[in-house]
Amino acid sequence: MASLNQPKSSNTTTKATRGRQKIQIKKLENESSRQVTFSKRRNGLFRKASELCILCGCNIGIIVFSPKGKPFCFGHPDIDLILERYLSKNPNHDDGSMMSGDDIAPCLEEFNEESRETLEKLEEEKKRSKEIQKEKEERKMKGLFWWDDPIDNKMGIEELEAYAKALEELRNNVTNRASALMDVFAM
Amino acid sequence: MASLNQPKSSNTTTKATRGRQKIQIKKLENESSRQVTFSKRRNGLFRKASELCILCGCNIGIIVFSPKGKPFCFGHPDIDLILERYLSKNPNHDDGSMMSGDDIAPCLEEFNEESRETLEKLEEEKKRSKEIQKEKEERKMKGLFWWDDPIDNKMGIEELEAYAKALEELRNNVTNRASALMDVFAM
DNA sequence: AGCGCTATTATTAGTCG
DNA sequence: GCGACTAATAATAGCGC
Repeated sequence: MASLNQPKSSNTTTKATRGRQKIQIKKLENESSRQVTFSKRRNGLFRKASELCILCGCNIGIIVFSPKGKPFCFGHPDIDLILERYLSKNPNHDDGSMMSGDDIAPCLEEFNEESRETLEKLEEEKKRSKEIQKEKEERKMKGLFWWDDPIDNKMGIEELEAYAKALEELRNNVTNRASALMDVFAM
Repeated sequence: MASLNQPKSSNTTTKATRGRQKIQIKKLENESSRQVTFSKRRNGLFRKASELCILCGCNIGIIVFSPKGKPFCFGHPDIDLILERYLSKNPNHDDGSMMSGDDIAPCLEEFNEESRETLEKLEEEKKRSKEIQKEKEERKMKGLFWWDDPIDNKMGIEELEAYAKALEELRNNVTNRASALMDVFAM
């Protein structure tokens, strides 16, 4: 079996495109199919999480924000318990110092130990972002960008430059935030 | 498919026991296989989450506590951003103070420590746009997020709005725009 | 929105090195 | 205990309802 299984395509009246097509992990542009996929895969994700909880006796909390910003949660045994447990291990969340860049690193390091593939994918994304950033800088030197004028002329260049110059010292930390900003604007 | 599944175990050739066997979702009692399954499926879960993020442009945060209590997290764009966003929508956690208008760029706090002069300039800039900032606070009450503010404070509200509006026109290319924004910061 | 279907791909349990 | 491999099951894209 499994040799040449023509799916009913000898009868060309019916659609031959049933069944799963090879996927490519790129953003789905079609609005409705993106919505359908979001719903299906979100259920699949929660099912997987539930299975993992039962199989291995672990605790999992998941928060999903849909493209429109609607939140969906999964929690075993309870999402808020998971969050409290996590936040209690990361005390920086309580006060103003909650978001120092160093917060992320330990989390990612642990993650790195056990999940190298996924981490590498993240790194690839960061690198790609950096590359594009360099391109942009080079092209920016030539004054090619339409947004140069609105920003530079209307707002105080000096303040921005001073700020940005110091910011560059921490660019490695900020790079993480770049993708975050990206998503903020993408929402 | 599910109707007649003879397990094919009548195949007497080698490697009859390879490959996946039908699973049933109950706790794995064997310690080592539970550990292996935990690692494999956790990676699978994070991969699925990553795919969902890319395909549908959503934001996902996952916290997993292993049976031994070790935490693993996944976040796109960032686990802490997801958590703040979630917690800000669920005021049970009395984090309201963290979104006060005086809280500038908490994600860059360590930067601020190193660059106080620049920070003072930021303060000046912030005072200049007090009125608009109040508007922003109102919007924040409606569910916008604290990480909107650092951008606003740094760049000036009106300019940013014009900028964001233009950004929206090119929504299809969010990645490029995000790096461009970072260029502005980093130049 | 959601469910059923099915061809196809993706994930993974068990095993080996 | 880890990768790699493989066979088997599970998930799902695209359709119709």
